[in-house]
Amino acid sequence: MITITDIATKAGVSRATVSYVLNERNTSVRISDQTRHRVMEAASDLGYRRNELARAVTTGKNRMLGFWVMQSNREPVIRVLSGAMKEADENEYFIKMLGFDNRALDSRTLERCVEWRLSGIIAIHAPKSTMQDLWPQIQATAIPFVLVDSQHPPADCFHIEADHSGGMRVAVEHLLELGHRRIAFLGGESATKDSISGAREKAYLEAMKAHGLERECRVGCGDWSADFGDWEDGAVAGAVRQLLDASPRPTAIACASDHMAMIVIRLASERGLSVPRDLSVTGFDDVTVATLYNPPLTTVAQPFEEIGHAAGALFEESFRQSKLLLIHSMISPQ
Amino acid sequence: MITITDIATKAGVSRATVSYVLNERNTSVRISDQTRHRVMEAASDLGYRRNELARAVTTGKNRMLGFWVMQSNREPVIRVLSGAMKEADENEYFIKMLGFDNRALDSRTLERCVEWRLSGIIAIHAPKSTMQDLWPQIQATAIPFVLVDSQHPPADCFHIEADHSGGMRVAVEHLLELGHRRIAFLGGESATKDSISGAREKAYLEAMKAHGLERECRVGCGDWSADFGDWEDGAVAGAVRQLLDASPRPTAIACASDHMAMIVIRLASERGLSVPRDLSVTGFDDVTVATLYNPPLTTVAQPFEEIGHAAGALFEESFRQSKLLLIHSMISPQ
DNA sequence: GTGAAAGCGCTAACAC
DNA sequence: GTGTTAGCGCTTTCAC
Repeated sequence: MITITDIATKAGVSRATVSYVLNERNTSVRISDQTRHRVMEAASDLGYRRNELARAVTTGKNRMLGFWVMQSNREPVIRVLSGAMKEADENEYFIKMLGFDNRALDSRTLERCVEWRLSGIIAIHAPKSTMQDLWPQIQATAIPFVLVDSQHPPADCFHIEADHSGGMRVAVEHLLELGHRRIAFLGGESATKDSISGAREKAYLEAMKAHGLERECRVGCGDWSADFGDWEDGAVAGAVRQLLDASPRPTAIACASDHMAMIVIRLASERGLSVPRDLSVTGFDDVTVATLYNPPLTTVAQPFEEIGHAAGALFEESFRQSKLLLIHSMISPQ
Repeated sequence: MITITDIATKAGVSRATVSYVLNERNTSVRISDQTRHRVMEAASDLGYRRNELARAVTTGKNRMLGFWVMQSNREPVIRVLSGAMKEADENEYFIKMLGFDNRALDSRTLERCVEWRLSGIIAIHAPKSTMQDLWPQIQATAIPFVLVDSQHPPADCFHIEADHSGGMRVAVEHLLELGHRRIAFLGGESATKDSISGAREKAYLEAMKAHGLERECRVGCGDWSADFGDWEDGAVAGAVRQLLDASPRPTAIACASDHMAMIVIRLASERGLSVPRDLSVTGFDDVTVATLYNPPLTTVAQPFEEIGHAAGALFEESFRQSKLLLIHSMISPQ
């Protein structure tokens, strides 16, 4: 590998001069155009490639952000990552993957972040238990840390999430406009109201109440972190069956995720109910297949790319923003 | 930050000794248990964290793999990445994201790989044009390079992909077993037969021929890299309409992807056809929602995680395998 | 404007 | 067994 020493020799200058030219520093120190030109030419002749590792060692700064996926929720994760990448790219940062769910609750990963002198960490979908255990250690590293869409963020932790409440309110209002009154909600764990699903549930209840429909509220409780391999025997399916068997049956169900909405549609179809004729359903997320689904899914779009972008930007702006950043959600009706 | 010098001072030994102890080198050089213990204790007392950057500089080796997404096909990408991560993790490698589709055809990215002294690159879904332009430059870097599921891999480039032919054959045979004879195929670009879609198409034609059904073959040609936002006006939808309008109408359509299969089902439903009663459909990929689709999708599972795992493993095994690695696909009927 | 020299934190011959 | 010393490739202070 070619080093600055090689360039210095070839251009007949010192290594320091080469360093100056290569970094285009605008200090008081100025290099003559002639020298600059000679150096640049030598560098390109030799096919020089700067060693960023050595550079990071001497400067003590590593333009590298860690991306930690604690529970891999496939499409959302890749879309947030994509948004963060875009932002990182613009600022010549890199993103280093810190691991998927198998590495949850792992202080070794945190150690490695320190060892590599990362300049920031973005963690997505951190479960409550992990954060409780890890948060003190995270703070001890002094590495800037941003949580994305976490269920239970520590109070003093930076946190970005979609506007879950606003999104669910829009969904409920959409159903109300269609004339529905018996609107049910299908969410994740009902016990813990400080979760994402809980936030959506709360928004549903409030929206219903705002229209004097609190007596029509029905809440089905599935399983937020469900694997959909054998969903027919799962908690979500059970909750849906309960809602569909109720009498009077709800005429609409607002779901906390697109996947749940799909399960509702599937089970409704099996019962001979036609969506949307006999039952209206709304999802939440706007995954790729929402528009391909049969029938197409009305859903609240989560701005995943924007969330990722915001997460990356937070590092650039030196964390000057407030602790919680809400990104607006939109409904995409079909 | 604590350095080995600090530890050396505190333990009353030289920096070299500290380095030996910390790296557990099993050379002829042995350290007394007493000294080792003193060093370890000093290290943990001081909260020492090794500086991996400095280490990489001196050793000249950076245990870091680049992951380059050239066309982001959401779910497959994250699943391959997940598999690669797992493998990398086991060997204490890290994965660095090199950019999403916006950065395709980018020699700057390649330069940055050299600057960071990456020890390998995994590139997924590289389009033909990019590889044609970039391959000479890639070779010039001398960085080990693995292509995943690329449409047109250069001959001397490492390449991993699912067993597209085997998978499609299984799909066609599945339909034959159900009694179908007029089985059509829906794929991507038909002109270029060296693409992934082309491989599947070829396997379809061969399977049909093997059963003496070459005269029943019908091939619909959509658009492989379609965005599904406005699919109703897209090439895929056009091809599907042609197939459905043909007379006699095919009784089954084997599709080159799950998304295409979903479009078939949607358009068939709109025409009042019932799947699978009036029309059988098979997909390819087995994305999460295949099982949630309405009706559930029979599809050929691509082993994305395994593919990622294999890609990561290739670097460990010093590229001793053959240039092309096929990962077996399975059908998951519904 | 340019270069000498010290330093970043770590590793690895080689001597004691 | 342990320490001395040189070196990795780069940056930066400070004389000239």
